[in-house]
Amino acid sequence: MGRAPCCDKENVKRGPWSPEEDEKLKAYIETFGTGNNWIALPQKIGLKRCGKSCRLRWLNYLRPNIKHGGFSEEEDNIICSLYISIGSRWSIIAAQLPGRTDNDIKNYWNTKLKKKLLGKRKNYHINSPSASSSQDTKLVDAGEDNTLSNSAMERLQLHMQLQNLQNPYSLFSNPAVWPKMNPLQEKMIQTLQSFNDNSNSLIQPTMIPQPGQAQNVQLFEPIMDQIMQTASFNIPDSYVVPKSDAHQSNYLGVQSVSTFQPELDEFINNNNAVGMSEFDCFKEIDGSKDSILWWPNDQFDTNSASSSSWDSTSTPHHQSDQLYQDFALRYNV
DNA sequence: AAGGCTGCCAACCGCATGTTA
DNA sequence: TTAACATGCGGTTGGCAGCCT
Repeated sequence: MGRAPCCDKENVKRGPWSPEEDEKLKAYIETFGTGNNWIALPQKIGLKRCGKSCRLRWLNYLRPNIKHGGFSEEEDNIICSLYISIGSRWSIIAAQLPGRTDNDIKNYWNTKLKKKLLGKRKNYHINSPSASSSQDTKLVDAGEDNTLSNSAMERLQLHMQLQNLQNPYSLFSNPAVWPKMNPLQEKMIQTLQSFNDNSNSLIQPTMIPQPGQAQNVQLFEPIMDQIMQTASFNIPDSYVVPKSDAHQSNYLGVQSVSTFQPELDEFINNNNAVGMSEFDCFKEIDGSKDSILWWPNDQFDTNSASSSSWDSTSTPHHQSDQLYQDFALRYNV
């Protein structure tokens, strides 16, 4: 049995909004607010619209200070960098761009920015676990079955693009990929590589970052993405803890993190982390890497500007905590 | 001129999560 | 504790406009 529909679709108008409907909705919300009940709102105003539709219309079009189109280079950089960093979390990306909606950014990304950045490059396909060579990539035609998700592939490609990568066949051995790799990154990669060579490695208890360090995890995610994407093709399945198990237990599916815990602690506690090539593009935004690279909780408040912000009652740290949880699940922490 | 193709974007859909009774 | 309901989110769709053949 499926979920009950949020409204009676038979008696609800769909499709484009008329100026009259816009005016009604806008006037009511500006005067009375939403009353924290979108479902009841259209009935109050006399609109034959679904509550969700009203909410969307308000958030994406009617609310004050919305910008449409005309994305600047700076905004392009932010979107691109955040997409590489956190993927298609449009609401979080929108939170960093005042006046922009997640829907707008999503559309912009899908229709223009992605093409602009990726061009007509072919997709690169990282070998399956059965492949003999551990870190090779090979060219495949678009549409062929990919082990990585499209999003992950896009992010990987974008990373390469941003690094002006000339040789796609070597991710970690080619210094062009990690021109300013810091010691921790090197050690993480070495650890994973050595793990790949030694299937008898023990699974060890892991380091669990504290919730207050959630934003640091965001810094850490891109490199972990790179590493895990590569490592996951080589690590035997038995060493990778299923998400559900990882959620309940306190260990990593791989032994990597604990072995460099001291360095990791230092790394995540150091706001001036250097060599995160993933974020180099931030430097171009306003010349200050740290201003974007490092988001204090109050600056990374997703309630500040995005579609979820305008009357949300959720806690400020909710999203960063969620990011932490996502990270923990993703990497089997 | 007309039909097809493509890009764009507003809006919808369904799922996940949060809230409340 | 749990079920029902509300909200938020990301993926997808459909219609329109402009371009191409």
